[in-house]
Amino acid sequence: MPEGHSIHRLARQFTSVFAGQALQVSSPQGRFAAGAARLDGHVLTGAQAHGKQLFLEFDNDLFLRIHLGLYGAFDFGGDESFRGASSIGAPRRVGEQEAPDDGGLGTYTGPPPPKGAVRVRLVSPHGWADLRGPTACEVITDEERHVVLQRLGPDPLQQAKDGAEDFARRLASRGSPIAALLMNQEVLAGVGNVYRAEVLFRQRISPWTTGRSVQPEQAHALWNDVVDVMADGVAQGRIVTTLPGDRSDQAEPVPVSEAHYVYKRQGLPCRICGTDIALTEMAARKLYWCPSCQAG
DNA sequence: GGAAAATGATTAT
DNA sequence: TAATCCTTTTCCG
Repeated sequence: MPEGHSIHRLARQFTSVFAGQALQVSSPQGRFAAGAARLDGHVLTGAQAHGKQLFLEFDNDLFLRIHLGLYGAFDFGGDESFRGASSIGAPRRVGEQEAPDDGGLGTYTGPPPPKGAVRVRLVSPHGWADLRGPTACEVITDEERHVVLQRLGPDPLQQAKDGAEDFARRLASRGSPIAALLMNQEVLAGVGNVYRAEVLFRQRISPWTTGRSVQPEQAHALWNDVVDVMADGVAQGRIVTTLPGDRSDQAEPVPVSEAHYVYKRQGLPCRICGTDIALTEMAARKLYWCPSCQAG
């Protein structure tokens, strides 16, 4: 998943290619036919992300709420205005796919026949977007949207002024291990399994440290690091958490094998100390960490 | 062809 | 904690 950085990229993509235009909304798969009918023909007035939630706003005061879950993803295609990434969401191969180069010949004539289980298809005069595999895809009102937002912690990608303090407060009020709290969207909105492991390593924090025992300065530093690393994820369209000096290969773009400190590196030597990276389950998800650098 | 895995979250036991 | 949902890709036979 699409962790928070992907959702913010989606909001940006929808704003740039669809905002201000009337969209044909359909559900080729059929499972979202009723919802699609309520939006069909309306103008997309905006797109916002909060954590892993994506809201598409239409001119009839309704919102399309989308949560990609583990394997949801959007595919895009169209004319030259669609020249960015063509796929955003669950990694199909590695990171996002670059748009196929049609030479900018203005050959776009319309969306292709839907392939597979397309829950929603959005079509403008300039291009299309297909959504597959989301956990949530529903039409809601503004009040319902606020109910969703109220349950979320601060989003490091939204730059709220009191984000760090808010995060520190939410951490300090709980006794669970920090590696579980970072995945809890009521504590911090947008972090998933990759960022939680990588950020804890970058800050050299033991995954079993309880939220309560995290010092305010440490919580602050952690927040700032999450902001940095996720903002970079938005810019790059992929998660790269290693510092250049900690990579054994300086190639650009950063090879997948050099992008992380601990995520999916169990049994491999820690980039800092050489200790084997460990793997455990926490909160029903795989947790990767360095037993030495992150000793409790 | 089938199973397993994948950057998630809710609900039930 | 376990079961469940959603879909595609990868790996194995």
